[in-house]
This record gives sequence, C-alpha cells and structure tokens, in this order.
Amino acid sequence: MSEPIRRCTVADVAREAKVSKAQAARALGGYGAVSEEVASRVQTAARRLGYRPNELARSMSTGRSRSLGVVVGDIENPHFGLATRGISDAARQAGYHVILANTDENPETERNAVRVLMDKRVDGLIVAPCRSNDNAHLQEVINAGRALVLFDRMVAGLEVEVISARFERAAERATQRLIAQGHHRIAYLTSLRLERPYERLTDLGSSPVAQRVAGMQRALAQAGQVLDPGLVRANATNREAIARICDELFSRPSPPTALMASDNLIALDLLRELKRRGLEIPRDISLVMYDDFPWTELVTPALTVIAQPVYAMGHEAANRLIRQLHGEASEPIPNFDAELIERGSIGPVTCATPRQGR
Amino acid sequence: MSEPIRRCTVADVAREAKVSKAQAARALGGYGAVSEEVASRVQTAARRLGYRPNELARSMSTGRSRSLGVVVGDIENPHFGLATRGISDAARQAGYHVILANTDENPETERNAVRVLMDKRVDGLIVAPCRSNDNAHLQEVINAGRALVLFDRMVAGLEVEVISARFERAAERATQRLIAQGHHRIAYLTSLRLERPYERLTDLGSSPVAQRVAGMQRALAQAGQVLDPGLVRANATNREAIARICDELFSRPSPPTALMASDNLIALDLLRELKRRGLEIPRDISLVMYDDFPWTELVTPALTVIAQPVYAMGHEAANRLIRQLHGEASEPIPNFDAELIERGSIGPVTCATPRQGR
DNA sequence: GCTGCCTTTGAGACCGGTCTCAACGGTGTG
DNA sequence: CACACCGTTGAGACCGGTCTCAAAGGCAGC
Repeated sequence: MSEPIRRCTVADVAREAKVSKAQAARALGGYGAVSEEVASRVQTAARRLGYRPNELARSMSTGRSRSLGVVVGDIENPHFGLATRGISDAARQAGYHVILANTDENPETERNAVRVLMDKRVDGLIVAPCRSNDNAHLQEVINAGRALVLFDRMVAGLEVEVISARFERAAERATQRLIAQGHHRIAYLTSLRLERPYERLTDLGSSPVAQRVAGMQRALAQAGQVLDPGLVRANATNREAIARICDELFSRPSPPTALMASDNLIALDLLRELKRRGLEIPRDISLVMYDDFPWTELVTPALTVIAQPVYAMGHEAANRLIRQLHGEASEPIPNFDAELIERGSIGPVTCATPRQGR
Repeated sequence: MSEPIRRCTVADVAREAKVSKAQAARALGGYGAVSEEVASRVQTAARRLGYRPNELARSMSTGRSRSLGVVVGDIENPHFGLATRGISDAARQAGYHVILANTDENPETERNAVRVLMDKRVDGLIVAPCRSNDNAHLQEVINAGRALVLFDRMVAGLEVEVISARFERAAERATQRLIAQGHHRIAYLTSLRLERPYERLTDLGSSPVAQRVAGMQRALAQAGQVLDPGLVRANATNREAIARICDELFSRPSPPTALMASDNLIALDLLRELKRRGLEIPRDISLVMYDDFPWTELVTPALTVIAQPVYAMGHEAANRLIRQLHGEASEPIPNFDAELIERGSIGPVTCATPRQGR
C-alpha cells in the first residue's frame, strides 16, 4: 500500500547473486563474457526477486529507445486506423513500440508533436504530414540524424522515403469508366488545404492528389476533353465545407454529373449531402470514393472505389524505418498500386438538367 | 552527415552562459531560485544552442515519464479508434503522450504488452482487457503502484475504475421494440470468448455483455417470455465463426427472427452473411447493432443501433487516469448510458418459415 | 618457470537530467 | 558587531542501466 515501491535493480540482483553489478548486468543483458556458473546464479536471483529491467535507464545509456513515433492527422479516420495497425504489427514483431500522436490535421500541433517525440528520443518517426510545403520541423528530424519515413503524402524539398499508393492508373481507369457512361463533368473533392482555388496541376505540388488529378486529365484528354479546373475542389475538411462546395458545384450552369471523393470521410458526408438534396446514386449522379472499407459494399448502391493496400503500406513504412535504424540496405519501395473496384455507384448520364435526356 | 550528432545538454548551455550546471538546469526547468540576470543569460544561451531537454533523462530522475500506456484489442476497429482519439486528446491537453499497444485480442500478447509498458515506465495504463477472468498481469500493475483504468470490460477480482457504458436499459428498450413487432426468438452474437456454450447469466461474469443479456431477459420476462440460452452465442470473432453460428441458428427447428450484433465488426460480417443467404432486412429478419458509426445511416435499411458515447468515454478514461496520477480526488464516474437509436432495421415478424404469413 | 593469450571478473565512468546540501554574500535586527 | 535569515550559487550525488578498462585467473607453448 505504500506509494513509492522501489522496483528491484541490477544492483539488487547482483547483491542477491553475490556477484558484481557489472557481471549481473552482463548475465541479464546477454552480452560480454559470463561463466555458466555466474549466469545461472544471476538468472535464479533475478527470478526470485522478480527483476524487470528499467527500459528508460537502458535507453538512456544505449541512446536507443526501441520506440517509433507515429504522427497522423486523425486516428479516428479508419484509413489511419488501418495504417496504424499495420505499423504497430510490424513494430511489435521487431520489438519496437509505437508512440502515437494525433495532429488533428493542424500544422502547429504537428510541429509540436514531432518535437516532443524527438525529445522523447524515439528512434524513428513515421509522419503523415498535413501540409506538403511545411518541412522545417521534418528537416530538423533529419538533421538530428533520426530516421524518418513519410506516409501518404510527400513534402516538398525533403529527401526522405515516402510510402504512398500510386494513383494515376486507377484514377485514369475510373475516369475512363465514367466517360464511357457519358460523364465528362467530373468533380474531385479533397481535404487538401489550398489557399486559392485550384487552377493547374502544379498547384498540387507532388502530392498523391496531383497523381489523381493527372489521371483524370489523361483519361479526359484521351476522350478529347479537358478538365475544368473549377471542378477540382480543395478544403473539403468537414461537413459544412462539403455542403458549401456542393452548393457551389450544383449552382453552376453545367453542374457535374459525377463526383470523386478523395477519402472515406468526404464520401460519407457527400452521401448524406446528396441524400439531403434528393439526388440518387447512380441515377442522378455517379460517385467514386478513394479507399475501401467493409461498409462500402453494404450501402445501396455499393460504392465503386479506388482501393489502396493501407495495412500493407503501414506495415512497409514501419519495416523500412526499422531497417533504416538497423543500417540495413533498403530495397526499392514496392509499388502499392491503387486498384479500381467497380461496384454500383457509376451509372449512365441521364438527365443532368431537365429536358436533356437523349 | 556524421551519425551520432550530440544534441546539446544542460551542461553545454551552462558553459555557454557561464554558470553552473545546476543553475542552468534551474533556469531551464523553472524551479528553485534563480536571479533575473542568470535566468536571461541561460535562456539566451539555450536559444542560441537550440537546446531541447532529453525527456528520457528527465523521466529517469523524476520517475515520471508523462506517458500513458493504452492497450486495446484492435486499433483497426473503429470503436477503439474513436476511444483512442478521446484518450489521446485528453492526454495531449494534459501534456501526456500515448504509447499504443495492440493485443489482437490475444491474452498472451496483452500480458506482454502490459509488462513492456510497465518496463517503459508509463505513468499509467488504460487497458481494454480481452479476458475478464485473467487478472494477474493487471494485479501486478496495481501492486507496482501504477495507475490503471479499465476500458469497456471489467476484470473479476480487480479493484479498479472501469469506464464502460451502461447497457441494461438500452438493451431492454431494444428488446421491447422487437417484441412489439412480434419477435421473441432474438439471438445475441458476441465476440466474447466462452469455453462452453452459454447457459446462464453468471457465465458472463460481470462483463457489459452480462448487462446486455440481462436487459434482453428483463424485456422478455415482461412479455411473459424467457430467453432461450441457445440463442446467446459467444466466440463470434471472425467471418468464419459467424458463418458457422448462422448455420447453427438457422438450422434450428425455430430459428431466430431477430439478431443483435454485439459490435460493428460482427454486424458487418452478419450483413454480408445475411445477404449471401438471401435474407432481407427487415423483411425476413431484424437486426440491432451495438455502437453507432456514420455508415450505419447510409446502408439500406439504415441500422437501428445502440449507441455509446465512445469518444467521451475515452476522454474520461484518460482524464481519470491523469487525475489519479496527480493524486486528485476523483469524482464519481459519470453515467455513460447507451442509447437506442431507431432506424430501419427492425420490422414486423412475417413469415419466418414459408406458409406462415398472416 | 616464464611469457603470452584468452576468459572472467569488478570498479567505476557515463548518459543527461533532477535535486540535496553546504557555502556565500547581503540585509535586517538586537 | 554578532547573529539570524534570505536569496542565490556551485559541487556533486542520484536515477538504473551500459560499457570501458584494468586486473585476475587459467592454460598452452617454449
């Protein structure tokens, strides 16, 4: 019942086994030269006293903490939930632990989280950065000689490995399918923050979003069409923003006949918003969502999605980080190709505006 | 490009500011007595050198690491994703960090995780235990004088705070609604591990599942019915197990007309399984699911659910843990009452077997 | 018997903070 | 002027591991 409860230390074990602290440490840590005799005496003593090493002290002197920092925007988002699962499975297998930090997609919180994690001496960091142009805090990580792997998004001017799916082909495919059904006004909604309205591809930097839009453009170009920049909408970060974007899109003289949702949160809000407006999928409007989750097959209609191997990507991110830590040569990053899964949310264009059916 | 890169320490700052290490530490840590003069000189030196404290070293000497261990079955499960979000938000507000451990609902992994987290000297632990009768490792935590809060499930013989929703009323309500529609063979599927088939309420210990079944029993009793123990099915841990349970349930002479899914994973698998069997909700069978997520309103029909305030529960769990750490008196645990949200997945009993329609 | 080498051992430095303690200088008091 | 008392300061112990280093002991070879 007393508060402090001193846990037993190597010194205690050493005393019990009647050897020096150094020998006890060697026997327990399994390094250096220890005679059979001493080893077994120390083991017995340790077991009798219920010795457990203080990992903090160990990290102090070795300089390695066997823990990885994971910084994501929102662990509540199943995308990151799944990625985190992949990361923590890989970490556990390699004897590492995961310290999780949520940034709420806030750059300031992200900077802070990265800094505190560094202070806690994590061996390496996996970051899903919320801004692609904000690299000072990440550059610091590299300068401090700590391992870093980016997840999902890349950051300008940062020479570091990025684990991210390749979207261009799948985006092109999806767009082709839409075009085949008569769509050519296809809107794309992303939670990416952009200060000014989207105008050209370079506005998106080298983010995966750029790949997605590039894929759309290519498919449209093949059909002799061009992508209307006004249909690429950033800042779709919450219900209200999405409602506003819908307002703007549907009040255009030629509203879009198909929507692509850049993640599951946007898709969920979009589905609600479309329902509210009485628009039925795929009769009145078509929808494609990025990412795939169990529920997407169970809604009506089942959603056509662009799936990415999120768990495997998380697993790979952690494994690469750990291999970096061990100084092992890293193989080339495997291709995580996104994949179009066709279900029921793409339909033919009928009457987008009244009196236009063929 | 050189590897080790010694980050600067209090000693470096002290040298730069031409004061003793002790004074520098006091000025930086904001404790003890320091003159204005020295304080500002140290601050300047620290800024110039880019000093950042080594949290590991700090934890070593203070004995507090300002980190909380969180042990859950599966972070990929949105239930735990949301809870973790609540926990980590509360933790961050209080200046704590979260070390996450996934147990995969495996008791051995859980024991290990708890032990390692203790070795890492977390200040406190939040555990969603996977077994209710397996308390040795958790008792150790208490014996070691560390703070512990359980989440979702309680553990027999462990005197410790548990944050969990209260289900009895909502379960009773849901059952009443089912009864009102003519159901009285209502099956309950849970992922809880049980060695032998369920027979009586005491088999469930004091787990929340017991509350849920008790609620069902009470509602049935009010209608002059009894709960058939054969309809309470444990071990619904994955797709195959659930398919098997369905096989057994539907091959009974009087198969159930309604199902209650103990969590969203079970519900998801159940929906697929019912679809596969050509059973339509709510025409052929009714369904109630525990927990509520955005997609539940978007499937057809929208699911009637028993919602629990998971985020708030996570938040409260972390806050209570932290208050425990600070030695503050803890107020009584708020009532997290689960709530029945009626949507479209309960329908009247029609023809459970052919030729029985009214 | 002496040298050289290898294994085993213990003493103690070290990591980078916190914190105790004694000492120091200045002020107020009797 | 002696004394107590205060704020300020520096030296150094401490946390609990790891790891260096020198010494001790055993054994083979000459």
